[in-house]
Amino acid sequence: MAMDKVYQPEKFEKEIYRKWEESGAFKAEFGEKDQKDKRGNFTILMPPPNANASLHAGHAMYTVDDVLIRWKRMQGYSTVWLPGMDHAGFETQFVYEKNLAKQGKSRLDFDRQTLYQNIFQFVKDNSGMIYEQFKRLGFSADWSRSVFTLDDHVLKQVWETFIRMEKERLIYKDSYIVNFCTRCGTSLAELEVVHEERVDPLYYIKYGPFILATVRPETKFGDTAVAVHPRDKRYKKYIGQEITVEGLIGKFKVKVIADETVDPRFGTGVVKVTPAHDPNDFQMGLRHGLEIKQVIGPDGKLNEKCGIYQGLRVAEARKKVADDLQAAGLMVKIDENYKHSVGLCYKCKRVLEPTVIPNWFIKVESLKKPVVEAVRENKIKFYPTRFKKQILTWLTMMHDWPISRQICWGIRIPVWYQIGKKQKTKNKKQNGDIEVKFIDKNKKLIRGKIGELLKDYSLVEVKNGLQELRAAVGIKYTVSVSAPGEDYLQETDTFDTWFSSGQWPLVTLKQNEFKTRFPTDVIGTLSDILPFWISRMIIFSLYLKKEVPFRDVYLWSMVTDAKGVKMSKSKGNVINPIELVDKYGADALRMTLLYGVAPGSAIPLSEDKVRGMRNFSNKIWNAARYVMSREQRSESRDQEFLDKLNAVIGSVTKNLENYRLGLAAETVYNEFWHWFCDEAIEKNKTGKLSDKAIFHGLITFLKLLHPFVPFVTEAIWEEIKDFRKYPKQMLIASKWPK
RNA sequence: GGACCCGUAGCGCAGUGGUAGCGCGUUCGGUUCACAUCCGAAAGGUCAGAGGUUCGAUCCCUCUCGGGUCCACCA
Repeated sequence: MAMDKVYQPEKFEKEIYRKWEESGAFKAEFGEKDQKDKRGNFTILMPPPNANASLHAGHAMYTVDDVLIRWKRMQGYSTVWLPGMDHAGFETQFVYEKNLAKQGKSRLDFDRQTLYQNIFQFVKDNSGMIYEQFKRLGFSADWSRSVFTLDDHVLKQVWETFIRMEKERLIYKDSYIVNFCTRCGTSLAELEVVHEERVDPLYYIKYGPFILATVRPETKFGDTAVAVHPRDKRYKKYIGQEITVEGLIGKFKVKVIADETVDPRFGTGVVKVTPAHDPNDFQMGLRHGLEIKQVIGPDGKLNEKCGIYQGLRVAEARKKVADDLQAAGLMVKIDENYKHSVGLCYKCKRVLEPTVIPNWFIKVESLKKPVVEAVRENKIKFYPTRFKKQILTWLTMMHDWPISRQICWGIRIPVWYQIGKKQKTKNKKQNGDIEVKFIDKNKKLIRGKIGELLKDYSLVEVKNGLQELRAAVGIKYTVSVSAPGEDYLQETDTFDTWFSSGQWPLVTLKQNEFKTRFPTDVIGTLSDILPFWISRMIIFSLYLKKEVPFRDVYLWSMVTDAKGVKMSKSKGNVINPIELVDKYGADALRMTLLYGVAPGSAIPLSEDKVRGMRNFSNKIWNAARYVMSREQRSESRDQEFLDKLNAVIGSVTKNLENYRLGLAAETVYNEFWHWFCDEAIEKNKTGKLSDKAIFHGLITFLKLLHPFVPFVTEAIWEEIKDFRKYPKQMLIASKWPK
């Protein structure tokens, strides 16, 4: 077949990909059968994309994994790259709810079971595309082994882990102040909170004998103390006393406590303490045994304890309370320019309401110890190395991990509460006090304490329509995968999605592969999920397998636009990688993301660069056309040429070994174009270099180039097969030059 | 407040203890002979600034300035 003058990727890519897949080259067994050249195993886990996502520029960086797996495959390793998808609990539910909102609906329009089914369907409808897109980029993963984080065996693993941890007393339930998003209806982990600087009024209000400064007058109804610094002379005489405060809904009494954390220089040096709605106050409450008086509900509205303010949203309530304080002469002054930072939901960007709710926690102290050791001793290496320090810092600061989420899309926590029977505990908390929301047979949402509800409804009816269950700390529970008996209700909280994806290395390998492929070799991912994901995978792996999950971690920061600005829909600078593939070919895009990029850095993606790299594909194509037009008769040795070629092989290999993919790509690019084409081929034209030499050079370069630009090199390889009847195998299966 | 990163050609970025590189762009010249998605040539940089280590620093160290990221705290 005559080669076109210009390389046209779209003519080759799909067919080549099909042949690769058909050849079985993506499977682990492919390398195993070649015993003679067996160098061992090489395994990469693909970070599972969110099941709801379609491909974005960040995913295109999986090219890094593909380069490594192709290179190792050519080196004779039994390689496998294991793909999967993450149900991505909160993320996915958020995306789904946004879709609902477009139709003028919300999650509250559906019962739990229907909502779950709908999201499942939504995920199913949206998840097919991304693998097809990965294939467009040439990714050589073993798709037949894809794992979804809601697969049965994953659920089993996740439940077993929880049960084991519970048995070993690593799990506890606690009423804890969490960052609660009233919009999304769930608590968020510390890591998921975004802090933002805001300017808000700081109100100076009369408070019994004091004047104190607060930005949150509306939480006044939940105050259970007033605090001053223990050595503050101004207020010393009040410490320990009870004061009477003239409030908007009547007088109330609170105790004056002394606490070191109060800054005497802030405001007036007096702080109102609201343990139920402020993290610091909560801590103070623990220290001083204060009552936790919740005045804002999970719906973000003030509750029945707030008198005439009941039912108002926080922002409205603040305004009204401030106005009323003013009217009542209780407002001393307002500082309108007070700057402070507030915690926002990382998804919906609304202000979070610190709320005390029962949550499940993992004690991390003992779990993180071996992780710190393993990282310190370089049992896991980070590329670039600075992330070692970063993860160690994070681990030191890491505190107990809240693993429960109040959303339906996820893996339900395997905890059960026995209902009906009176518990034989001395504890005041009875199972009858469990608060439930359920839909009765008339489709009406009923809420209340289960003990009360059972007077009017059967347990079966509650069980069938159960929406939400909130069991206070201290209520007896049983941990079990399935219902321990007829009269049990299951916890409605689901696991934080990182609880399941943290066990990714343990659910992707087959049982017999743990002997031969564990720890896996390398994992490549975005550096911003280092604490969320990488650290948790190490924790789970060391806990359950006494072994690190991978040896090397390769990180990049993000794919940006040409100007180095993070891509986002709102900025309108999002580039769809598939469009670039359509236009310039997969090789061009891959090379763009690799060439001259240092590990850990941001990766600017500009169409100009892609175009330049498209030209490179064409250059390779045309060099091959030239080489195949020669007679191939001469026999000179051309030692100098061979020496230089060996130097290139050595340099590319060395750079790959050190995860310097950017340099490897740059080297092979420059040497091919500016040495092999510009010098060697030109010499051949004038008869100073043999045809045999440049043919050998072409073959070698095609191999060196293949991991980076697999399509064009494979396309040329096919032409060479016709030309010489020389290589029998496809390029993907040929041997890396030495 | 703490940590980390970056500052190299017009723009975007590599890189190295010993005459400074790539992509895109610019200027000039070149098309029957692999490729105009090309070739040849050229212009363009006191490698942010100051100090130190060194025979020698763009590279290592300290400080300053400028840009960014992450974490913590904020009644």
